[in-house]
Amino acid sequence: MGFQETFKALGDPTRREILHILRDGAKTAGEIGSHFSMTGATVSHHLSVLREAGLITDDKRGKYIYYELNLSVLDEITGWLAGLRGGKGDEK
Amino acid sequence: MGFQETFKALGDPTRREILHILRDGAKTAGEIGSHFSMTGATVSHHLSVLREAGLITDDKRGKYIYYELNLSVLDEITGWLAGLRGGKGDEK
DNA sequence: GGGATAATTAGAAAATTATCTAAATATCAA
DNA sequence: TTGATATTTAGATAATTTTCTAATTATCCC
Repeated sequence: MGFQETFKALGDPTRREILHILRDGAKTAGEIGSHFSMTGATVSHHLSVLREAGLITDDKRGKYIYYELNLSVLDEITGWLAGLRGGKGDEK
Repeated sequence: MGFQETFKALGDPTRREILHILRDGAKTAGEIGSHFSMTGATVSHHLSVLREAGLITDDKRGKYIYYELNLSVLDEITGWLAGLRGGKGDEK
């Protein structure tokens, strides 16, 4: 996890849409996949990229795996973007 | 220009560093390039990706091209990220 | 146990991207 | 005009990424 993986994860439209789908609460891989026309394997891949980037967490319950947004990593990204504004300063 | 190009542009570490370098004001392509070990042609390519993404603007003055951050596009990105928080709502 | 369902992993093909070298364009200055 | 400097564009190659199909793992239920 780190900026690199997170920014890269956000660079794909399918992954951004997944995050949007998770906006209002946890969903299973299957529910998420039903929003797309690609195969479940491909969706699973995107979910793993998002998980490795720290943008979502997974929670296995029986046959299902529930995915949920992890907002704290979004804070870091937002913070980085905000840091671009500072101006002349030399803050990290 | 649109989210896709902008997020993708932010997904590369060299490009994020360029934005960071431009934090405290406009710089020429050469000044920017001197921070990296890659060729000027490669830096030029990254600058054009950033420009097409709306993240920087260019201003040619004589022999030099000055690049400068465009903060308004960063606002759009930050806004999109913020929209992920809303919760149960169905707002765009 | 055996079959059905949910999801992932493995491996490969196709598309995209980052980088390089070489060549081109534009400007400045003698 | 000629040469030097700043930067981009063109074309090629290597690396990465997206997506697929097929196979695997895990769980549930009869």
